[in-house]
Parts: sequence; structure tokens; C-alpha cells
Amino acid sequence: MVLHKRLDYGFNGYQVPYTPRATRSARKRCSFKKRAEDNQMCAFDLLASVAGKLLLEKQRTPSSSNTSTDEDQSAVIKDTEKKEMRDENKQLKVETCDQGSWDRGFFVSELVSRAYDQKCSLKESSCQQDDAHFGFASVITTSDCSEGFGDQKLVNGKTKNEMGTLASKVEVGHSGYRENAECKVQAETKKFIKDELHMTGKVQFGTRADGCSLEDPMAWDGKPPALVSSDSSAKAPLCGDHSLRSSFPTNRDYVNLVSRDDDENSSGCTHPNTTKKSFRPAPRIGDRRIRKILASKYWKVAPKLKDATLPNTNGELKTVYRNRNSYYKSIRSERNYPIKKRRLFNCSSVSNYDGRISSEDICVSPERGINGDVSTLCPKMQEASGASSSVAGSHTSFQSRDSHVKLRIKSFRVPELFIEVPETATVGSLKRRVVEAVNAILGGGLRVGVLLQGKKVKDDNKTLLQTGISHGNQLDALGFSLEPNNSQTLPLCHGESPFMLPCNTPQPLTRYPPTPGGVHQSTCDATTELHVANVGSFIESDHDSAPSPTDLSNDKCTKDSKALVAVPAMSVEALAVVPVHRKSKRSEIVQRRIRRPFSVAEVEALVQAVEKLGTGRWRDVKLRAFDNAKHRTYVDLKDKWKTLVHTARISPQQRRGEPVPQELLDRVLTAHAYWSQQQAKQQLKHQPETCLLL
DNA sequence: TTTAGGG
DNA sequence: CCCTAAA
Repeated sequence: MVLHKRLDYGFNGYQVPYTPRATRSARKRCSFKKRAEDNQMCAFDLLASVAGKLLLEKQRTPSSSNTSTDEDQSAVIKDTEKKEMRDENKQLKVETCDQGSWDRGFFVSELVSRAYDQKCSLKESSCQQDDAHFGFASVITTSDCSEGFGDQKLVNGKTKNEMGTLASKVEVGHSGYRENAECKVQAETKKFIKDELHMTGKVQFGTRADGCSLEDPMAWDGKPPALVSSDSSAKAPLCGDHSLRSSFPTNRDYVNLVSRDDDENSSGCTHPNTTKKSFRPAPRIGDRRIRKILASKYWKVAPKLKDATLPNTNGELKTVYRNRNSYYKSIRSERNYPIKKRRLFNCSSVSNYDGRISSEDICVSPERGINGDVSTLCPKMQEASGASSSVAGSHTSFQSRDSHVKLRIKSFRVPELFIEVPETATVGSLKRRVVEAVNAILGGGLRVGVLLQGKKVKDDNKTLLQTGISHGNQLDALGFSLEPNNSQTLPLCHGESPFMLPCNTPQPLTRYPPTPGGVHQSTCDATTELHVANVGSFIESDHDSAPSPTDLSNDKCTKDSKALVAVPAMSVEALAVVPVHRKSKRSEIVQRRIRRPFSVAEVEALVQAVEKLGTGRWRDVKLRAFDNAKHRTYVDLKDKWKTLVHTARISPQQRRGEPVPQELLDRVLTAHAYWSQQQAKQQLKHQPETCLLL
């Protein structure tokens, strides 16, 4: 809905299946590279552990099993692997207390950084959720930091001990002080804490379950995992904050927000906030930037700002972990960048945000099994959570000893599954194809991506807690994705395109354009989400993940998708069914992006946009006509235009590739000429004073 | 971060 | 498409 406003030129531009766009930064190559490195090791472990848990869970409580999901899951895991899985599990449990161990166990580092971002973004994007709801933040939300700490103490004996000093300091700050007062005091403490955190990495962060759905924000409060004292009182304060905040950002440029944001939120998200979009102070600021801010300014500067702050305290800070509560709290009061807030928001909406990541699909719910508690984080499942208190209680007891994160992966998504199937093929054959494709993926090195709030958690070195994943925490916002190993050239594409382009031009069944690497790949614009029955796994592509080497696609996608069946509206990321050559060698090497020839439809969109906007506003062109095509950067568009102009000038015989209708080429020339002229005029206008308007 | 161009 | 200088 929002999206369209921008694009209202009559021509909507190239429409791709809508997918939340990854943040710009995310798309950047660099991010990708890094990520790749980080992730490699961990994903599998994580997956394994999770799977193991699931298995255990299942075994223990057969009843608990949900519908087919469980089955699927189990299916996924091979018997042979089970054992390992279990072991993993054990480890997890055992280690629970020790965060350090967690880190080792799960290379979740990525999770952390992402976590905040996501949350913030989410929050901003729409959700009204309070900080309280917000997972991390939740801890402090309550007016009293002390409580949070207290809880911590109780809960994490270990942490405390280890962090002894830290804890004590923190406590002091909290005790009795209320926000502002505390802030000051804490300010000092902060640094210390911070350092501590970084160094030891042991400090626990509050992981409250904030996964709560928007609908029932309050429920979560009750839920609070052991760590957090579930105190009703806390809620109220929080709410207040929210309102304040929400009002705050109101001014944002609506349109921009939307367009830009989509990364995170996306259409799916309903914005609970009555106020326009929630705050988005700087629509354009990228995640990266935000993150920086958080990291640097956030921590350090706080004290000063505090007074100035707008009413809205930022949930941002809250996001952080509990241990930091005091710290954060102070920060909060201080006033932060609105931007940050944005990230804070909570998850439930997140699911929406990504068409694909729906809480349902991905959501990981804390396992019920162990304690029999039912706290399911998934929003949908939450209803039960109503009895948060009870749940909380159980958690508490349980957690106090070991805070384990119990996850139930209901499913994985298969991103970009590219399948070529004749239209006459039977459904059964299609299924088989899918299975094959999935198996192919599974067979190859797999990586698991962790998504929090719909975003990928990049830092594998962070602890789950740091990331915001803790038992009882907003696990609902947690998702896992299967990704081809970076090192491999598995043709997995991130589907950038969310919506199917209306197939105006029926085309022959797809063909896999041979890729330079010899791998055939293609991307489907329409991403269809396929549940792989047998495998029971869902591979989810990381949307935000930068273009991975594996990301290949061609413009044919549309057609392909068509061939595929597709569940309209769904996005599939193409998983090449075609046997893929796996090249594991140099994963490190930066790969050149896959060549994705522009389809006629895209050319059309480009031409249309340029006609309207001119040749010097590629960013606008991008936004207008290719906002949904993540893989098309403004530079790409600019380059394409360049080539189009060139193509238009050469004889048809010299042209190569998919023929572009002459009509379009003519328009290209016309538009180019026109805008060149305009540009010239503009220059004249600016240079000599004498030359005024024409 | 965008734009503009060359490679 | 990539890379980069400039803005």
C-alpha cells in the first residue's frame, strides 16, 4: 500500500514480488563478505543444536508436537545425525549457565548486532510495541532497574559472580534511583559495564520475551522469563513511554519512510501505531549507521543527552540486554537518536515484514517440553501466554539455574527454489522436484542463518543472550534459514523480488541461463514459499544478506516462477534444482555479481522512470521503478541506461541479448536527448547569472 | 551515499 | 558489472 504512493506515475515500475528490502548496507558487498566469514562455522552447529532440541522435545512430549511441523522437523534430521544433535543439545543445556559456553556452542555473534538493528527498525517501522515488549529492552522498561537486576541475581548466579563488580555497581545505581537520577549515576557505571561486557561477554543481557505480538503486548510482560521479574508494575511505565515515543516521530516523511524502510518492515507489518509511521527520524539512515551510533554514541554519550531527550525514551536502549539494564536505562532517559528507536520495535510485526518470514513459519517457540511451560513465543501461539505469570514462574524456576534457550523450529524456508517444470508436469512431479532441490541444498554444505526480527544476525561471536535470544525471550522473532554454504556456488538466490511481475508476455518455459561459472541459475521474481514436505525444512534466504555469490538469477525469473507453479504472492527463492557444482575453494574471494540481464519489463520500467525523472536521478529511478528489485542498484540502472542508449544507437544487427523492442529504444533516445538538453540548461542556469530560466 | 564515468 | 573519484 504504501509502496505505491511513490510509484504512482502511471507506470508502476518494474514490480517484483515484494520482499522486504534489506537495508542498503546489508546489500552491500562488504557486508556480505564479512558475513560470510562469520557465518561459516556456526550455522550448522546452531542448526544441529536446535534440531537436536527439537528431537528431544519431540520425544519427550509427543503430545506437544504441533501438527505437521514436528514431523517435518524430525524428518529433516536424519537419524544418523540425531545423536549428534542430542549431544549438541546437551551441551547447550549444560552450558547454559555459562555464557561463554554459549558462544562457543553457537556462534551467534551475528545475532547480536542484528538483533538490535532489527528490533529498532522494526519498532520504528511500525510497531507500537513498547520497549517493554521489546525483547531486550523489556528488561528495563520497568521503571525500576533494580528489579531487573535483582532478577538477574537470582537467576544468574553465575553471571553475577563473574561479573561481581559490575553487578554490584549496577545495582547501586538502580537502587532507589529513578530514571533520571539513575542515569547520572549510572553513566559512570556504564562505561565500566560496557567494558566488562565486551571483555567477558558474560554479562547477560536481558532477554525478555518481548516477542510478543503486537496484539497482546502486555502478555509478554507477564511472561518475562525468569530473569526479568515479571512485574506488573513495570508494564505501566513502559506503556507510557511508548506513547510518548510514538508521538515523537510522527513527523517523518511518510513516504520516504515507507519506501526506504521496507527493508525491515514492509508492508506486511501493520503498523499499530496510530501515528504515522513510527518514528523514523532519518529515513535514510542505514542500518549500519544506526548500528554505529548505537555502538559508539549510544553508550558513551548518553549522560549528556539525557535531559534533552524527548519524551520518548528510547526503547532502543532497552533493547539491550538486561544486565545492562541500568545502563540502558540511563541511556534511555537520555534521549537517543530516534533512529535507533526504530530498530527497537518488536517482532511480531516482523514476521509480516518479510513476506516470507512469518511468525508462523519461522518462528521458534520456546520449547514447552522441558518445563511443560507453554510459553510459546510465536505470536500466534501466544494466546496461551496469557497466563504469562504462571509461565513466567515456571521459567523462572527453571531458568534460574540454567537459562537455556529452547527453540522449536517449526520450519525452515526454502528461499529461491528454482525449479523448472513443464506446465504439463504433474503436481507429483513438481513435488519431487522440490524435494530434489531441497536435498541438493541440504546435501551441499549448508549454512544456517539466524534471523531475529526478520533480520539476519551477523555476529556469530555474540552470545545468544547478547543477541537477545534467551529462553523466554522473544523467540518468536527468531528464525533460521538454510543457506548454501558461501563457499559453494550453489545457486541460491535471494529473491529479491517479491511480487510476481504480471506475466504479460508469456514466455517459453524457462531456461537456465548458464552462468559464467557454469552453473545454471535463475531467480524467480515471484518467490514462492514452498514447504518441503519431506524435508520438512524451510530454507529461508536472508533477504538482507548481501548478494551472495550464490545469488544468481536472470530476468527470466518471472517466467520461471510461472512455470513453477507457484503460489502466487509467495516468494520463492530459487534453489537451483540443477545439479550444482559446488566450489568450496575460495569462498573468500569476492565474486562478481551475477549477471542479470534486464528483462523487457524492466527496461520498460526503467525507460518510464527515466522519462519522468531524467537521467541524473538514478536513486529516484531506483526507488520509483525498482524499489522492490533489490538486486538492481541505482548504479545498475544507470549502467543499464547507458547501455540502452548505446544499444539504441547501434544497428539492430549489432545488438545482442534479449531484443529490446524498438519502441523502447526509441523512447530511450528521445528521453536521453531530452534530459541531456535539460541538463545543459540547468548548467547554464547555474553558471552564468545572465542566463536565467529558459 | 549518489552521481558520473571509465574499465 | 565493477571500481572510483567527486560531490
